[in-house]
Amino acid sequence: MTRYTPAEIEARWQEVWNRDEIFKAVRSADKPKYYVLEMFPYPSGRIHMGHVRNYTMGDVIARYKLATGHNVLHPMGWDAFGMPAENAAMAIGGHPKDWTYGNIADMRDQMKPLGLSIDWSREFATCDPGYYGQQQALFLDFLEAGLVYRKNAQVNWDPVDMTVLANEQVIDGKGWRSGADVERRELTQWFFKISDMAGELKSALDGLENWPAKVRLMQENWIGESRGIDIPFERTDGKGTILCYSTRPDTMRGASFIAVSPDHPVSKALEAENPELASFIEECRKMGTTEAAMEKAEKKGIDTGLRVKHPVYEGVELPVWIGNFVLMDYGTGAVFGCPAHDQRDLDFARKYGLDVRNAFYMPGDETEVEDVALVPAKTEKVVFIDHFAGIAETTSQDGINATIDYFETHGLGKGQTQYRLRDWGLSRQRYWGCPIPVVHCADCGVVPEKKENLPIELPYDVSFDVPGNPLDRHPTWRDTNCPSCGKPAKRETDTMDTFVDSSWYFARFTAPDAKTPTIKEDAEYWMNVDQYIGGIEHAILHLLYSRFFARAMQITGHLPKSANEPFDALFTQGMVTHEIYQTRDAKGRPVYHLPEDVTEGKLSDGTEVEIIPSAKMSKSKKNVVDPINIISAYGADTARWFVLSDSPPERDVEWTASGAEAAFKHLTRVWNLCDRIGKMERDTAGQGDEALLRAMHACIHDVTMGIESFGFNAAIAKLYAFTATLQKSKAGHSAQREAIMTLAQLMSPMTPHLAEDIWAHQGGKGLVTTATWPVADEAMLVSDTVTLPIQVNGKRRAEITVPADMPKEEVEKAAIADQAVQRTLDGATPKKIIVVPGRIVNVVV
RNA sequence: GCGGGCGUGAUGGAAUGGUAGACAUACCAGACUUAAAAUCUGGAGGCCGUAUGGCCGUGUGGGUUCGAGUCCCACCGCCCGCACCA
Repeated sequence: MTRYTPAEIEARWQEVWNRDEIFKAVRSADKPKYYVLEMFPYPSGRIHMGHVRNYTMGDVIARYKLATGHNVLHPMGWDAFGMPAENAAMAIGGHPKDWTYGNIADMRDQMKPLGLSIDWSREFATCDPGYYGQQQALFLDFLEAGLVYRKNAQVNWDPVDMTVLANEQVIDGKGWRSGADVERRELTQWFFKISDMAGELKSALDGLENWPAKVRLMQENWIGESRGIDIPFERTDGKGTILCYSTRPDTMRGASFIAVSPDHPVSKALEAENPELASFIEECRKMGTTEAAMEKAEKKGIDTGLRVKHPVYEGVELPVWIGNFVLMDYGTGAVFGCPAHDQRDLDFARKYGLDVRNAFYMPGDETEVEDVALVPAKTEKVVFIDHFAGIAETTSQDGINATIDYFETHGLGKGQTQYRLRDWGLSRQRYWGCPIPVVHCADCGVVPEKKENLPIELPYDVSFDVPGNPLDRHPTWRDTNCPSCGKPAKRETDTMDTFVDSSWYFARFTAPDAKTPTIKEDAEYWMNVDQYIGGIEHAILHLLYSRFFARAMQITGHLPKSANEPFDALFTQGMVTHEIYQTRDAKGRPVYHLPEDVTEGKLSDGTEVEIIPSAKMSKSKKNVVDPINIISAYGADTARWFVLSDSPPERDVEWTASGAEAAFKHLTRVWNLCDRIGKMERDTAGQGDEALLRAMHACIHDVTMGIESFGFNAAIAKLYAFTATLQKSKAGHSAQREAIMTLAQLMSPMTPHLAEDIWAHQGGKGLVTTATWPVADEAMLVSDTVTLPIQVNGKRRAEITVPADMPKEEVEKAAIADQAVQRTLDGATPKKIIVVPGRIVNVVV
């Protein structure tokens, strides 16, 4: 008897797909296009189970779309710039470029055995000069369009990686990669003008119906829109006004002080003449060196002695304080404090003996605020105290709106929408990144490089023996001539944040070899990405930046307007997890063990291991399973089948040895089934042909729905069940052959090699990969009779089998006539009978 | 503090408001085998009962409905995102 030998089968079919170039994407007007993209990997050198899961999901979609008559684009590339390459060069010697391209070659070799339906002819790495040269061209176009600019700014400085980080890359006050406490530094940096698009990036989220609500919400929170008002407060010394931003102008009656940032122009002016203030400001700067410290810092302030006039109440003056909690780069860098209705202002007021005055009460409760600020929800009704805009009992939100109207009509302030989103600083003081294509000239200043000089390639001869950016100390690369006046000048030595590289790669895949960033016809044909798949960890950074880039590329003519939102549908898949096996050494420190070294909770020497619940696979905890080992033991189809089978795709899936084995057993069973059917008597009649074919059509229906709705685990469950049905079937050869071939087709997106082999074995025409997806026959989905459960008062008591087209009244009669129903009714008369055709009957007494 | 999500057998999980626990793992029994593995067949939410069957059951409490795991309210627990944002 022949056996299921995945290694042989998989190599053979990959060879065929490759030879026939069936995954090569070519523009065509005949079929609807479909662009499937999984977030491209960083070339660390090894693929892991997370990659297998991510790319398998994309592959299921891509293969399904191919079979349903779409012209599919399914590309793969490498997010190849970044610090690990430099760290490796520093730690083990060698060159980042060699390290990176070596890793890419290794990972490609590990990925190809998975049998993914990828058009490898479109492959590129972001560190290819052909890619980053076009990125430099984009940069120059953005510069011309005013979408990128240079400014002196307080930046987040990562002291370990010795580079600048964007706000988005600072997590809990620490660098997203290094984990080091981030410091504040003042540097001249390049910025993308993403804040100009804040409103648009926020409102367009509403149109992304096929994105997870969670991701949209995270982006919305990150952009942080708030509606408020700018109010100028007139200084009593006649030296102009201080502009404050507030979202709660309705509380103006309770305003008791103004607080400005230590970096505010007012503070800076006073610093020069008042030593006491200067030392306070100095203290604030010192304290604020790390983001982490800022979060815990005590609220402190100092009275400047300045006074401003209350904009509404004649004769009322408010003191101007410098507050360490006021941010210069949000709003106007100055606020008015209303202690009664803001806990932070209240704490501040109590500490420094400032007035506390209610602007409103809760209805029926006129207690003045003492130690707890009165901050009801904006939707709650409150009673305003002699409010200047004439409002009395209303919600805070209505109060805010009425107050803004009042201020605007009386020329006291201007309604303003603020965003939390800041401009995206892209300068990085690193070598292994895309050089920023500008030149610094003593005479002309900052001069853009000429497009014909692109790409500005990274020099190869660099050293990493001293910290910092090797481009900064490169003997010749840095020196150049000014593109404008031709005199000697210096190149910009900062490179771009690697998030720039991943912000437009999806567009480049539509024309990967073009001499311009994109080609109009290709971009128009292939964009947008119809289905994007990746991890939730990119919910903010990568996806927000890509949305910005798509708009910026549209403005600069590199993408059609219809590609404003580059990803029509987004799916965020869960991780692959594994139990952690731990013992302790003589000093009680944990020692971790690889899953393959543990059998039934014991090491090979019999030591019992402690089992820690499943967590994300990580090298340090050794709870990893190498896809390569799984593929060599069971084949790629088993790995693919398993990562999809046990959990819904958006949730984490726990890798278990028994689960992987079960997947392999099942595929073996299907293969054996195919073998058995191939050897059946051809012309002998069987029993239950129709029942088998009905089950088959139900399976077609369920699996199709499952794939369409990302219910891969449920689709696989249906395939298990149908396999069991087929295995037990006594149907004749032709029905069984039809069933096994359909089963192969339905399995083909998940286990393409096995499916291909079965198809060929049964004499199928061509390849299963390109065969038309089966369609469930409606007539085979409905049967002549139907079994209805019967409830009495909502509790299931019996079931009856009746003709499917039996009229309601007849069904009612049949239901009541049932013995079990009669027994439950016990002589009572039904008040009402509800018949849901084809589903259920409920008798109400 | 603000915002969001999730609680179903031993486990992962299934279930357009309509028979809760599909499918899989682990478990138990049987067949085959000298034996084991592999394979195949069957069982299985809990409690009561020899059994036909009955009662209970989707974190807790309430509500809407003929009917709630699913919708609404409150609470408890866990997870995630944001957070000096005026």
